[in-house]
Amino acid sequence: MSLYKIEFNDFFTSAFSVDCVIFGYSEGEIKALLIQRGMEPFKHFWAIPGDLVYPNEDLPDAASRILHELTGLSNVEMHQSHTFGNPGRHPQGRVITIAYFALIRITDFEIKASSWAEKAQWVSLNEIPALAFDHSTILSSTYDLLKQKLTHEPICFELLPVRFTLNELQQLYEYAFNTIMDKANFRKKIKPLHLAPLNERQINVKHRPAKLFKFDQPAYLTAVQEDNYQFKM
Amino acid sequence: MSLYKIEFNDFFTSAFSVDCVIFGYSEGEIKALLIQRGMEPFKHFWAIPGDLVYPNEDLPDAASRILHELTGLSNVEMHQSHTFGNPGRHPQGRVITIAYFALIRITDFEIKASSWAEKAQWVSLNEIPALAFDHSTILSSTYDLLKQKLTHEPICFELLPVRFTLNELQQLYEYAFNTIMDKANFRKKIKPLHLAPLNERQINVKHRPAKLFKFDQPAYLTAVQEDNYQFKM
DNA sequence: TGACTTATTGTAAAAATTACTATATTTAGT
DNA sequence: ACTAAATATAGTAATTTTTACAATAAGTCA
Repeated sequence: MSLYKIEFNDFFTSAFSVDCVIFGYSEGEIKALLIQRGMEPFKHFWAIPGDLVYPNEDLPDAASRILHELTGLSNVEMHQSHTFGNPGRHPQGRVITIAYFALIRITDFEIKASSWAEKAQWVSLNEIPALAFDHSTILSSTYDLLKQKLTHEPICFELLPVRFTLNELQQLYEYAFNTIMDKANFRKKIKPLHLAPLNERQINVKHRPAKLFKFDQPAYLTAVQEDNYQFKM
Repeated sequence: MSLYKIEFNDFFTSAFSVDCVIFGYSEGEIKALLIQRGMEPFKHFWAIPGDLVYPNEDLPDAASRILHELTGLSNVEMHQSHTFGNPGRHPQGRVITIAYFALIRITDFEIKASSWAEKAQWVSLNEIPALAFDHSTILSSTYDLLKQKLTHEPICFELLPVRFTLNELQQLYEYAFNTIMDKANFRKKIKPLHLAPLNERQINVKHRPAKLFKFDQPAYLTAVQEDNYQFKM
């Protein structure tokens, strides 16, 4: 806290950014979409995609814009994570950043490295290199938040294909919580979860194909409303 | 998003504030410490205590400063809540605010209305008036977060007196989750919670006095470390 | 067809939760 | 000192949930 009086306008000398942790799931692993920065500071460093927020832009809009520029995806739900505001975190001035995260289906789109990124690449969470700024901290605390939300909100389905097998769902949870679960018991547990069986099965698989399911979001939403249901894993 | 190119420095025209929801518990109710604003905008409106963050101040420090100015308390843990950045939320410019919350023991101190507050007062959560800015939203979503954390982290003890009865603990949870619980079963549930019985009892009470307990934080912390224990209510 | 792999269902034991009863301890009043 | 009232505390049996494991069904591949 300064000793001299600060005028109101002296406060309007900071910027803020949105950093967007984009999680995907493939080959049994959760991955984050990282970019290699194309400009200073931290040029050539790997980083979480992010950008300064425009003066009249709302925060979730900025997060959606970043996701869109990188992936072409729109209408993806953005989840707010933590805010990081250490005075020294940005070498060029006071920039606080609000972290968001999005869950997407990796196979649904193609990455296009955007203006501020030389490269963009999916990186498995246990192979994350040193990142620019405080992005290592942002990524790990956002992953903690993701894991926490996985137990209370039906967001696992945002990572899986629209039609998935029960084993795929189980493997996602086993990866996230680093446990192995009994297959039979897992199926009992997820029974009240509003999964709708489809008249389809796996194909091109060298064993008995598993039935495909989808998440029945309308049923879930009415259960939440009417029966005070709460998703729980 | 603008059509013309914005220079880097054009971004440094925003300010940010910290709003600090201070929760307390007395007379069987959770209350928030509100202030009546002494300055424009929203002069005379009730609001959550908050302030602009100084250019070189870290966010948790700003939150602690606000708490200290209002209550004289230091060394209280600050929990980050959500960040609110709607472009129209502040009439005098782009100000995004990071909400924090603190849990304190109401009886431990006296409120002193500070420079920016005409009045400060504890208000029960079901008697909250219309608030300045988007503070109604901030308060209610922060209370949701508090309730969520009450089930996963041992923060209920920050609201209760250091020495408390099991009934007081139960009543706090009954209030927060709007249920009534069986007394005998509640006691079984909290057994693994690292409560340490004291050689003291209630006084000045017109019936059999209850035993007093305290939260055994050291035991809790080692259990978390060594046994992978997780607080759960 | 039969060997093999995985999906799916079933079942019984164990553990946790719930509802309820019984008992003990203290205060206040006669 | 005794009784009544209020609350703390312990106990118990029924119910539900979780867990561990076995059994069966349904496909693929040679």
